[in-house]
Amino acid sequence: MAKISASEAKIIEAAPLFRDLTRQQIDDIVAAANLLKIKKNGILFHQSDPAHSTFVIINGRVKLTQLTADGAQTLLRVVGPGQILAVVSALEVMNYPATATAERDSRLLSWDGKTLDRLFFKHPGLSRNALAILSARMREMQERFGELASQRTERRLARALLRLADQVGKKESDGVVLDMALSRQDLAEMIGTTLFSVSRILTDWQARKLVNIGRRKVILRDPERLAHIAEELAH
Amino acid sequence: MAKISASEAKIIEAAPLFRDLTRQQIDDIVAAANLLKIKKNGILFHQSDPAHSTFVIINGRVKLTQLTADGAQTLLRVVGPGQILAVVSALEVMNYPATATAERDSRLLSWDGKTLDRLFFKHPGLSRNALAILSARMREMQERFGELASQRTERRLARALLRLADQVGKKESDGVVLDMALSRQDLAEMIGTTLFSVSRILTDWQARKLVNIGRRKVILRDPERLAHIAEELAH
DNA sequence: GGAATTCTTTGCGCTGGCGCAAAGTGCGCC
DNA sequence: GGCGCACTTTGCGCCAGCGCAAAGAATTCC
Repeated sequence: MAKISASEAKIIEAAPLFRDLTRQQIDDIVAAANLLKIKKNGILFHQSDPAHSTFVIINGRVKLTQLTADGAQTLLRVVGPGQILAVVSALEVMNYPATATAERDSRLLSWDGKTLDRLFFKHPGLSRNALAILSARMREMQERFGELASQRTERRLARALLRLADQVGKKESDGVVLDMALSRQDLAEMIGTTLFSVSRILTDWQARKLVNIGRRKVILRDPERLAHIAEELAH
Repeated sequence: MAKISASEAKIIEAAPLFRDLTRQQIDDIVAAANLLKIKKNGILFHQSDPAHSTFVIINGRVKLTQLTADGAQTLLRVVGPGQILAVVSALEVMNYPATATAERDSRLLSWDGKTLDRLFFKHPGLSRNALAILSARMREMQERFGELASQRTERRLARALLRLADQVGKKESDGVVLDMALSRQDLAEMIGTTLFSVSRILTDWQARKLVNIGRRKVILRDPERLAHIAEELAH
């Protein structure tokens, strides 16, 4: 049902969820979707709400945050165009495990649980892709868990920045710019520390010319040396 | 190809991976499996080995541990009968993200990547189940991540024990016995701390009659009060 | 049954990084 | 174009929990 422009169609075709599917299959799947618009700072779903839909972002950016029992927040993931959200929450009778907030105006495709179920049965390649995506995320989560359990804050921050650079970094003259507005608070939530600690570390790195920092912005000037910190090879 | 006893067949049928599948489907899937035996302390696969197979445990118990870059270990999960291992690593060209060690003599079913792929296409219900399992694990991992990021050690230990009690606890006269030999070191790896800290906390709880501890053993005498600690309601 | 091994406890010193308050700074919005 | 707010920095105090060493139990192995 979704009305899609040509450039948007391209993004959708390139989405990991649709990898190796034929044009016909993708059309069939997209035809079953609803098109959703959400404004900056709008909330797509709340943690603990009954999960009814799965989403693919066409454009924009959505943050996934989780609130723990004691009120602390964790930034789980930031999701951009072509990526999938709430992968299979909708399949089972369950609740969303996190809150999804639009970081900017965004357009998304959505499918409800029943539709998704039908599509999974009709297009085995679709479930295969979903499995691969989930599996990769699981892997990343496990990695982050291991890091958090065993490494010092500075190291975790270096790793987080390098990972982000890999995912959304843009190479520019002055270094790798992270194409994403991340506050000190956001970074702190990603690596399980406080905004103060993040600020202190970044300031220190700035002095050592490893990064350029700004308001909600970090430019990696020397990814190599950062990688060293991440690996604890040298300081 | 697997030769299976009647009692083992029951375990297999009840495995989450085969939920809602017909008898015929399960037979077809199991027929495509290899039967594997592994001795106590034997290694099923090493972290970073190329992943070629996915496993379901018939009986026994397997530990999944991950080594981080700096040599620290994390205990990711302990897997028992009916549960699945290395869910879809085999589907993609990738490496095992962790090392799997048998905690006791174990028997498993295994499928290589190609076979699994074929089965996923042939039985959509199978991929659906795999998705549900992965998704639930993802959820647990996210929860643990959030905890680790924000909570104090004592609290994390309480949570870990309660979670274990839920998964493998046996109610006996003197409390809930964890049906699993877990050393202080194991517990420490689960919650990202040192064996010393675990020992100190357990000793303290012992004095407060919350638990009975022994060598590689913990009995929860007062789960209620432990739950309070886990929720930081009271001490 | 006793030696060797493995697991656990305990004491002591030390520090990374958190908590908070208060001041500083740049951005967005009208 | 400047006011107000959101974000960031910095200083200072402090303690939970780690590191390590060494001793003490419980198992296992011959």
